[in-house]
Amino acid sequence: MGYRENPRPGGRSARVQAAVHQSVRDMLATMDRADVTIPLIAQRANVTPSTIYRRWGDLQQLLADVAASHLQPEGEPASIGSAREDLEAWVEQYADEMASGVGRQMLRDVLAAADSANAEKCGTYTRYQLAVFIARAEKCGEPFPTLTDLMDHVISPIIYRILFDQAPGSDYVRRLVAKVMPESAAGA
Amino acid sequence: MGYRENPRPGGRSARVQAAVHQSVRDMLATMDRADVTIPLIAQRANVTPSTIYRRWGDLQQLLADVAASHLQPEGEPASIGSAREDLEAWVEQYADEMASGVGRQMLRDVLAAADSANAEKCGTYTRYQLAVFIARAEKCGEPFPTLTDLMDHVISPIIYRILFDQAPGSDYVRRLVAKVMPESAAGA
DNA sequence: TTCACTAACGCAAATTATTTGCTTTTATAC
DNA sequence: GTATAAAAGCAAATAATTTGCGTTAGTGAA
Repeated sequence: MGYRENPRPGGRSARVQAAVHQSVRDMLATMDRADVTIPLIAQRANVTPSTIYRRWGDLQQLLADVAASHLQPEGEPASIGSAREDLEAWVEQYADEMASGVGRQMLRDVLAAADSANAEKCGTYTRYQLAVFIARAEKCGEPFPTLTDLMDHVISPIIYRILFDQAPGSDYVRRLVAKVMPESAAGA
Repeated sequence: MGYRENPRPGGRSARVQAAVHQSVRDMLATMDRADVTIPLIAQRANVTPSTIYRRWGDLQQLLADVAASHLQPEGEPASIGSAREDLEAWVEQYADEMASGVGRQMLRDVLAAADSANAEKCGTYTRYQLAVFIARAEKCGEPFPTLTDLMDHVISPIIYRILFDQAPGSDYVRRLVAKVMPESAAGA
């Protein structure tokens, strides 16, 4: 009677999920968000509205689900130079992505949903990515901030500004990273 | 044709706004949020639904409006001891309030709305409060963090955790404050 | 005061979204 | 194959939203 969290791949359920997600992404990309409704999503996905209602509950949950799956990182972050340089590049891209119209809206969607599971997922994704840099630095004996410091003093200010204030610029982001690096008094 | 942002006090429009806000607060306090609908709010406020639709647009906007007006600070923060002690007490209360079920929900409401005006209002409220502590410290010649540092390294981590993770405890909050205070290496 | 003006409200019909009971389909395990 | 159960489809019933139009109540000028 209940719906599975992760449908078996290849099954009908998975196909419906994919079609609905795709439909939502298409619509968000091409039309005003206020005009995105469940009946329309259903029509474009060749599915009945009741299927969507039963599976996701309401539009907010569906949007949160789509947003969270879009915010999920594809793979390991790129490794070009030192751990610090890699981190800097990654954070800058992260900030840009989240501050963009689409990213901002995805953050909203994820936070707006009644169920906070999707929001927590996003936090987990971010920590997971950052942990990669920490592991790399450790392997090279490079001094590096802790995960907590990165989350509290780099990620949090960026997200706060995006949500409650103005989008942060790249100078600002670099300063945040510089400040949190150990053994180097905010050089630059 | 358009609705005023701030209706003239005493007028009919102001009475309707007050009744609707009150109705929303009552309902949020006594029933499940999923059951709070515009027709119900309207009935309790002795107003027609169409009035609410025309004025606020949809439920999210209305909830955001109510939440923002509830998050608006009443007056100046309390002054008991040194600026640092006052700040510590204020931040701790701030964190508790925001992390509570009600506070968390208000944050969500404010962020979920299509219009970001209410979210920005909240950020402004917070900065305004913090500026009071800074002014006090300056007057006493007490060393004190800048507004930017407080927003980035105290407020942001607290809000981020509430939204994407677990509610922060009071130990954690005190550590954030200690860390941001100048001329004192995270004493505690 | 009175009067003209208009923003905001009320009412009700029309539209659209949501819920729900029941049936049918389709993976999966036996 | 066949049985089973999760998930989808369909359609009727309910509930929310939009909208056109008439009414009310503050406002400002005579």
